[in-house]
Amino acid sequence: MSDTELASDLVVHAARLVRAVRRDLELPAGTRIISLLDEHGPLGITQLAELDRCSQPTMSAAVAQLVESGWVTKKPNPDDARGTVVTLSDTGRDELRRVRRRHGERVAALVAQHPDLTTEDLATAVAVLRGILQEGTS
Amino acid sequence: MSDTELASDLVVHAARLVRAVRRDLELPAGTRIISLLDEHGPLGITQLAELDRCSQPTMSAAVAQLVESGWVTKKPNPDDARGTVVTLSDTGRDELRRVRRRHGERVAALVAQHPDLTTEDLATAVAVLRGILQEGTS
DNA sequence: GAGCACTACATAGGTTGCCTATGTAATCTG
DNA sequence: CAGATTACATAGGCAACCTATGTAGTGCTC
Repeated sequence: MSDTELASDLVVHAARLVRAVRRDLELPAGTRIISLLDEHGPLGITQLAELDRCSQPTMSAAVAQLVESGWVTKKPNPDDARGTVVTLSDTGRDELRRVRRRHGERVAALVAQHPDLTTEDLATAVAVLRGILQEGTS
Repeated sequence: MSDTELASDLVVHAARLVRAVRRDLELPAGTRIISLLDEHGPLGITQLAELDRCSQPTMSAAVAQLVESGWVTKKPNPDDARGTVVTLSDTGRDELRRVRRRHGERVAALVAQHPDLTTEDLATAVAVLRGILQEGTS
């Protein structure tokens, strides 16, 4: 199978996976954001939007929700009064742990059902997705 | 990294990829459906919903849209007057080809930017996603 | 062969997750 | 200091889902 065919299949299957997970486990948009904050530390709205590859207004709204949930805090940036610093709170970190465990257990169980899929394969899949998303502005 | 961590990352990154693709290339829900019809041949609404892991009403609406676009046809099932048979039309097959080429080229280009990602890695990623989704009712 | 449970699909109504367009305030730049 | 740029917020709208519920056809059971 060619690269283009594979790449196209990758997208369709990824879409299917996301909806399947969202369906019976919940996958709010906020999960992606707190995951970014966990990985990169405190960030501004625009930076978050770029990392998550969504529009700035979308990120504004998403962060507002997270603030309401108490998973992040939003403070004015001391070095630039226009900007904001979004920081992961302790409860946010807890939530991230919970979500990760839920998703992890579930998906890992499915992977385990397929003896031909190894941990290495899983790592490869993640690496591929991560690679594709990296600076993939092209 | 543990399996659960990897699995959780897989979900988050898949979500990010899907939105990124949807953003600058369009990834309508119909794409998944005509892709299923291409793979499995004519199917009923409920069967499609199960394969795509969405609810039946969602699939009803999606198929209605596809009918309007002319990419599929919907006929009553001769063996069961309650049922419907959804069939991929020629224009639908053309559309599928177009979409696949667009997505494929785009994502394949991104993959090509990362010399450490091989075609085999890509194939592995697809296999992982496909495996996870297979009968993943658990 | 009448009633009942079940199945396949449609409709209604609501939520979430995004987007573009646009406004506002703060910061840089000539 | 005027104008461009940057960081964010607001408004309005659309696509893709969902659950709950209705309806018609099927199959079983007695």
